[in-house]
Amino acid sequence: MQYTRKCGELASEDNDSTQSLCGWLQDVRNLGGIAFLTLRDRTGLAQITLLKKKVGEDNFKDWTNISRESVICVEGTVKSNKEAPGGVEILPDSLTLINEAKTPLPLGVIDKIDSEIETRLNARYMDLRKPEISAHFKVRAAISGAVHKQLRLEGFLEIQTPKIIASATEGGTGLFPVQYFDKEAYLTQSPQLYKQMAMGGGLEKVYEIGPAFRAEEHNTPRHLNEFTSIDIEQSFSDDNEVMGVMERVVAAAAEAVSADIESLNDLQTPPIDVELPLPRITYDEAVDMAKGLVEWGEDLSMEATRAISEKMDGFYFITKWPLQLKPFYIQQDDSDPKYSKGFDFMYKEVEMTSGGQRVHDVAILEERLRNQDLNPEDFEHYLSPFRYGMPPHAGWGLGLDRLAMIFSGASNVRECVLWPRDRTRMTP
RNA sequence: GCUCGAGUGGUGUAGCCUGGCCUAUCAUGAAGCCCUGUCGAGGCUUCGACCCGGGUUCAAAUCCCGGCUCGGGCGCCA
Repeated sequence: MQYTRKCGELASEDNDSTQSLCGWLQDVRNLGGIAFLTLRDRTGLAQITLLKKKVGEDNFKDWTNISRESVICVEGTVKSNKEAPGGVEILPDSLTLINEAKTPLPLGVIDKIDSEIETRLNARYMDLRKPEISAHFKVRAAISGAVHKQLRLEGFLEIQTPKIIASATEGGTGLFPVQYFDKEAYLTQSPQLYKQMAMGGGLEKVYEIGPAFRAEEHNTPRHLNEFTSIDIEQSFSDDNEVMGVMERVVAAAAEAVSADIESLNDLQTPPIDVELPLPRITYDEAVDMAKGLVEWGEDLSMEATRAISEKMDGFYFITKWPLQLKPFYIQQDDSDPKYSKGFDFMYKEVEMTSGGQRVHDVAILEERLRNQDLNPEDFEHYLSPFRYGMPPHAGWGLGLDRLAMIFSGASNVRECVLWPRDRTRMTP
């Protein structure tokens, strides 16, 4: 390492010792005979104090003329001083310009003027230098880490499934075609079918955190065309049990985020308490809450979920959806064939995901496919594992990006994705 | 796919409805100078912009048409 201390770690205990620091030159305040430079790295800020008499005229001039956001390293004596921010500063013997920043900057890191998100995403490398921006990714990493930990604790096996798939006959629309040598292939929308095949393979409890692609031309603060999906599938299980997994995963994520007080402070957002069990309302109850905005049998519009969220604060499940609204692989409810064992997981008005117990009887699957005007023969790769001993199973998929958005208090999912892919953006 | 809105220096904006005093506002920034305790440092000087193309008009940042780019709402989202 080229440094002996991180900027945020410099402490009065280091008084009189020689230390070196590396980072970005955030600011220069030149008062004539004395100058104060602010050095920043991921851990925080440190003040470099230059005395003209001590460093000499030439060094003083050179070092105070380095452009903001250049990368520098300094070595010098640490001094406790109550007038310095944080009570310590470093008086350098040497200062090395490692990489000079061009001027003007594409956006200001510490300026009082906030840039628009478009400008910021175009210069994300600069945007990320602001602690209140990088905090989103610390929160996201805390969530991701907690999810891995919780699922492993519960005995889930991490898997990776293909992202290039051969056919668009899985039932969904909006797939991105890709050229696969001399054939047309697609980017996957979801690991759904592969998770189920893993159940056929006897892996029993699996999870994957990976990319998914949707070729939908939506333009909202919640949608991206490439997103990260947290998916689980569990054998010998039902919709209720996997809802239990979901709430424990979300609670673990909430706890991990709450522990990162520094990031929450940077984001100026409060921690979200998740108290288990999370409320569960049925689709019928949801329709009642929607104040006539939806008819029974219709999907819940944004308008409807907004009305529902007036009564349902925070996270909750909507269960017992009409079978007609759920895909062919979701199981029918035992007590009433009108309903399904599918559920949605919500945060206020935002749909986080859907999940449910799956059909494991191949005859029913074939019938359901035909009912939806799909040809079972086109699904043979998918159906085949169901003919040789498929356990009952249930699962869900949850958008990591949306979860990060909620926990970091962001109003736009793009804030929580380093280099988002939306309808118009493919670069950087 | 439907619909609404927006494009002004490096960044963020004012001005547009009600065309002319716009040689375009303010802030931030950049360049330079002064200053030994700054921490949003301060002071002085300077620099830099009306998305593109048509049209209306004596006159267009401003009104009209087209294009491009972007954003929002809805739809869609196994």
